[in-house]
Amino acid sequence: MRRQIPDVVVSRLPMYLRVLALLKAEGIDFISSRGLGSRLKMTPAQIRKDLCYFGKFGRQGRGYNVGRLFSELKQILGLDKQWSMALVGVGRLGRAIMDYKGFIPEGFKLVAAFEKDRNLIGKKIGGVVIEDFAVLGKSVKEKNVDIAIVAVPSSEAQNVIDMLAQSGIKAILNYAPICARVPRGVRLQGIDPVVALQSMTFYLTRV
Amino acid sequence: MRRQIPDVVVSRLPMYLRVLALLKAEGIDFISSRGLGSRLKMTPAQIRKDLCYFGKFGRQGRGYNVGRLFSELKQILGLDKQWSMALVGVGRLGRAIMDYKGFIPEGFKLVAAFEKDRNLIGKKIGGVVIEDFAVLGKSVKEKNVDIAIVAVPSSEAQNVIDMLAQSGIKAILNYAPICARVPRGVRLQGIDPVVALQSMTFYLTRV
DNA sequence: CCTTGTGAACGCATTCACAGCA
DNA sequence: TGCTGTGAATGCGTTCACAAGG
Repeated sequence: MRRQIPDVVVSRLPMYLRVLALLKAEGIDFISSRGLGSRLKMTPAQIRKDLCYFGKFGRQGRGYNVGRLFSELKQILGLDKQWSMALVGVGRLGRAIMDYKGFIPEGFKLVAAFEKDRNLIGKKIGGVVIEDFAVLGKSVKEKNVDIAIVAVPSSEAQNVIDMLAQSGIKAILNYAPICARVPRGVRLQGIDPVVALQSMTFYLTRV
Repeated sequence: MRRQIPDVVVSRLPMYLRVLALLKAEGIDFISSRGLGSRLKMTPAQIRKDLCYFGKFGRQGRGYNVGRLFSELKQILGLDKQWSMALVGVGRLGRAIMDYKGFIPEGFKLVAAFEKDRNLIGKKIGGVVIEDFAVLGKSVKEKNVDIAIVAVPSSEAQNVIDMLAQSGIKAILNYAPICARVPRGVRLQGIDPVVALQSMTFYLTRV
């Protein structure tokens, strides 16, 4: 088995991918670690070190082939396949997520949505029929959902996350502003604008 | 001047605040670093160390007074005042942000919104009149905006961010999926569900 | 016994520096 | 010359361990 990769390295790969996609679009074929570094405000050494966890992708004197590195990173991140997602909670936020066009081009497809509110169940938004929250476990398995997005009120979020974990979901993107617990083996990513704001105000107050 | 605080410490304070608010609501008066740690999946030592950057808030044998620590952290983070925010880009995402109820209780108030699209300018959403993007610089100063939220398409995001920085904004929350550049002294926080998903798929592919 | 606060030790991520190659 | 890949060195955040106090 290959040497364990630090989480922080993995978390940087999507950014590399972003820049590489841009370079591709600009028609640039080769890029050095220095070139990548200047676009990402990182040191060239860090980029080389990060990439070297996964293999040798560069050529001395030339740099990295943009297209090649792009594909390699996509594969490393598991982005060479389609991922199926389920949304839990179709309130205001949930609907914005269902409408969001940014998932599809990256290979993430919403295949199910669940809601407790009887008035919403059965309605169709963006090609997905809203199902009763009660059938979550069964439906998630039938549809081979890989990733769940949680957009329910804070008070219900932990329960929903427990149910998702129990249904075999291994990756959860949580929009509820709580510090949730997950069993070992389940990845949880929180996404919370308020927390992001709250650490900026620290710096705003002491300039 | 007090010893420089690591960014990573500051970024954890909002989470402490979250848990403390919950404890307060539960009527718990004292909590030990171990108690906080178990709720946050952190070691007690780390919590004590983090807090000790800012002062001595605990009592031996007892732990921390929940209410006191809550207030202290709020003040440290600059959350004992109201912050004014401006939104740039009132598309689908922008509207969801304008509708979002989670900012107000935390002391963040949207006071302005800007849009390029003529059809939207002048309309009123949630008490805020949408202004012409062209008057951004002037309006942001008049309204003493502290923080900007960027919700424009990727292609325009860097330009918008440049304009905001030029208008004297020192903190920007960016929803556009780009790796933007800001001048020294401006804080930029990105918020991007796709990036969050893309690092989870790495782990999904190798279980 | 229970806690906190904190210097010291540790371990990990970043950076350095250079061999190897085009 | 330019650049990568990588062991070694550095630096920083986490954890340890304990004095001091309840």
